[in-house]
Amino acid sequence: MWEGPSHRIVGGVNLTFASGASAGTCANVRLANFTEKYMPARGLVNFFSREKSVSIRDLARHLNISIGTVSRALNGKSDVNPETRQRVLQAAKTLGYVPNQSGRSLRQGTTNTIGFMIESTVETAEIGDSFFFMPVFGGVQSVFRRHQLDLVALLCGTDEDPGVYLNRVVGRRFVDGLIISATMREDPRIPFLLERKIPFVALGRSAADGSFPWIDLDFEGTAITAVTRLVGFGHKRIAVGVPNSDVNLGHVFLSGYRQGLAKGGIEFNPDLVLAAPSNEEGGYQVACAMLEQKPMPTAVVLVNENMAIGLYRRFYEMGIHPGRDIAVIGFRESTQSRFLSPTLTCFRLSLRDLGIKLAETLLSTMPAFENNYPAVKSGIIWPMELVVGESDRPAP
Amino acid sequence: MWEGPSHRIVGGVNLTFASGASAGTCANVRLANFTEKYMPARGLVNFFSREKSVSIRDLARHLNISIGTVSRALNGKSDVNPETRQRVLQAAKTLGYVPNQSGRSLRQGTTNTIGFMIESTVETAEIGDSFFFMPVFGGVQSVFRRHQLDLVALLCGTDEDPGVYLNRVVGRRFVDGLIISATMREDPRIPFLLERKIPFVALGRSAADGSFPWIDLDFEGTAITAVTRLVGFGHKRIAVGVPNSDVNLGHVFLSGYRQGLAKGGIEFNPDLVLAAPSNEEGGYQVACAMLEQKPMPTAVVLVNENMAIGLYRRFYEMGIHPGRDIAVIGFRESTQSRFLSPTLTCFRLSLRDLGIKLAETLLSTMPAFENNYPAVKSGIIWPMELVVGESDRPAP
DNA sequence: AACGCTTCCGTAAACGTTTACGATCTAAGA
DNA sequence: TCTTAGATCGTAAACGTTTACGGAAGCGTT
Repeated sequence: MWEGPSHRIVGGVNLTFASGASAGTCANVRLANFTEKYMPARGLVNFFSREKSVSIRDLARHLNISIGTVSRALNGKSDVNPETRQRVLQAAKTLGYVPNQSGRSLRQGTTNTIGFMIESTVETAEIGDSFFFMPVFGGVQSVFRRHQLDLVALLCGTDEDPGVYLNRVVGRRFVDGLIISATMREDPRIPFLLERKIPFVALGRSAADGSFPWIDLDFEGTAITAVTRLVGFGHKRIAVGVPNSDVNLGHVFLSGYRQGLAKGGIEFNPDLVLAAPSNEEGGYQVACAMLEQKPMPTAVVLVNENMAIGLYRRFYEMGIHPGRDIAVIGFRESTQSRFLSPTLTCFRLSLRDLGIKLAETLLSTMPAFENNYPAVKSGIIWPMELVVGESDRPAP
Repeated sequence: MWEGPSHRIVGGVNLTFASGASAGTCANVRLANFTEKYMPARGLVNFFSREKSVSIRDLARHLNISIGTVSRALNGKSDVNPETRQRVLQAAKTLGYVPNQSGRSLRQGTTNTIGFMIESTVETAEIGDSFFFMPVFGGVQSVFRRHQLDLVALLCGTDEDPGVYLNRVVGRRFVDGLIISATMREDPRIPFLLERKIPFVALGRSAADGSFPWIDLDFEGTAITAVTRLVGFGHKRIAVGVPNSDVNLGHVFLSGYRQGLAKGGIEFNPDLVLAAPSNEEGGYQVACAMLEQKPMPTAVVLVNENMAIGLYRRFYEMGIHPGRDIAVIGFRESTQSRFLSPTLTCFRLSLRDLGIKLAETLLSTMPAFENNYPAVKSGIIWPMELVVGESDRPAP
């Protein structure tokens, strides 16, 4: 249960700092000269030139054994004398050997790298929030590291077509598997990846949710819970703020909203469905739309916690206080939602555990790890827990 | 100049959605069965198996020419008949050829990939905010794409040592160059990368700011401007919220703060330097510390806009209104700072341009691109522009 | 006719690794 | 002593690409 922000006091701390720094302005780009120590005459050009690194062949020469044996020793194969294996490992450490991934990939057709595609479009900015992604990423990484798999985040720029981007990533054999996010209702990435037989798991389902592995937050269940709670408070006119893109979670959230209304015996009113970008700007727009309705809705559920900031703002401008004059339930608990005034009633989940489950699901679809992880036969809906804040209240 | 949030109205939109979806609870993980269509009997295991792709050799066989010619044709070398080149390109397109990066990397010792290391520690969460990183990333990517370079984000999990992580990344020849961020005052990554001759550029300088290429936001200039503005308003007791980690921007910011005070003829008081995590929680702690001071400071400058949310919260709890009872200047303009109440007085910069400059600086240090970009001989301090909000005010 | 130059293309080596196959040696069993 | 099995290791091919080198053909000049 929610316990309010921590009250730990931090005393003044006198940090050391560089004294005598030059006074600055912020009008122009100011330049601080490099020391000449590391700099050739013409700048940094040609400064960085990779030197040849120690290869498996160097180890072999150094130990007077064949490169095959060295490779087997390093890879833990059985047919190598324990004593030689020790010598190889020792030499590898002292000579600073680190395997060349290109050579390895070329030979065995695998890259030991997993890609986590993160969308950065405006519409899905709520997913692009790193306060969401960082813990998820950490959970994913903790699993992959146990299997010597590297994880990279692939961010498709807004000025590049996501399809072209995905095509290049998988075409170049850049990754062995993919985690994709911000799944659209009709998502061309799904059939694309299925056809190419690229192992993947989606964070979010699409309309075709039976044909591929996915994990989705429980947007439906939370919407039902939120609406039911508001109905229990006596609210009759409950608005809902959903993304104005085709991202599937919007549809799922809306479905839960309708189910919640039906459960409470309240008729669905399309005018109360407000679609907007799922960020602060969108929340502001949702509030504007609510203010135009007559009579104004007495409550609103938001698909995204960032929207709450913009919504709060618009209502404050009009002298309307959320939590006093109107009830607001947001979606996800975050540092933001905890420190807003009023604090946001929303839903809690373990992002790190979500990441771990994503990784395990992906591994269970990859042939090389089939025996380590049980096959997942169904999409997973990730549960969330209600966190009561100050922003929702009984109807007047 | 700041013009207030947009007032565009969004009408109600009736989204289509899947009817007849099963009612849900959020108590347990609920499962939706996959269709059997794509599923083998034992789940997804062995479902994904990569088929052999078309190689340069297949193209050669198909056209009855040598693989050398095919390679030259594809790479735009001069010694190939324009007519043959056309045939090769046509065949590549129809057969769906896409070059194997491992083979290419192995041969030419370069990966055509740049890594953008993003720290995800708690202390540097402000930098981990994707509303900061996404536009920067987009700018970087737009430059690299022109040179056929791929960009990946490397996020070191909190449970892995950053040094070990960096060592593996560069050791495996995973990237040709690196962008690192959240530079520490004494940052071991700098000498490490310098010694290995890995091309890199740092977002943020370290104490040794003369020996490597970097771009840093103008934390010094903005702190001076902020303090000078507050002094001009008649404030005498001005607190400052800085990160409680060794990230260098904290030292730079504090230096600017002191310069601003000196410029205004106000004596520096160590008790007014409040170190805290640079997020909402930290802002809350800063407010707590301010409340304990007698007399309480009448103004505060924050190194980070997320802190403002927590600081606002604590003051609201005490019935103190920022912008009315106390003056607040935050650091960076963002969607958050624009929609807070009161809106935050802060500083604006073009994140996308920053990304472009980062990319160009990195390229200028890489031998392969020396002729495309002029050598950068100095660290760059990125200018920012004051955005006046509602949160700062004259002293009482 | 001899020569040089240009254009175009084929040959083959090389990048660093893994792995199938076979060779060698030792020890045990007949 | 001969055979067999196991342990250990070397050999060499293969992954897909780039590129130095040289050859062949065509053309113009002496």
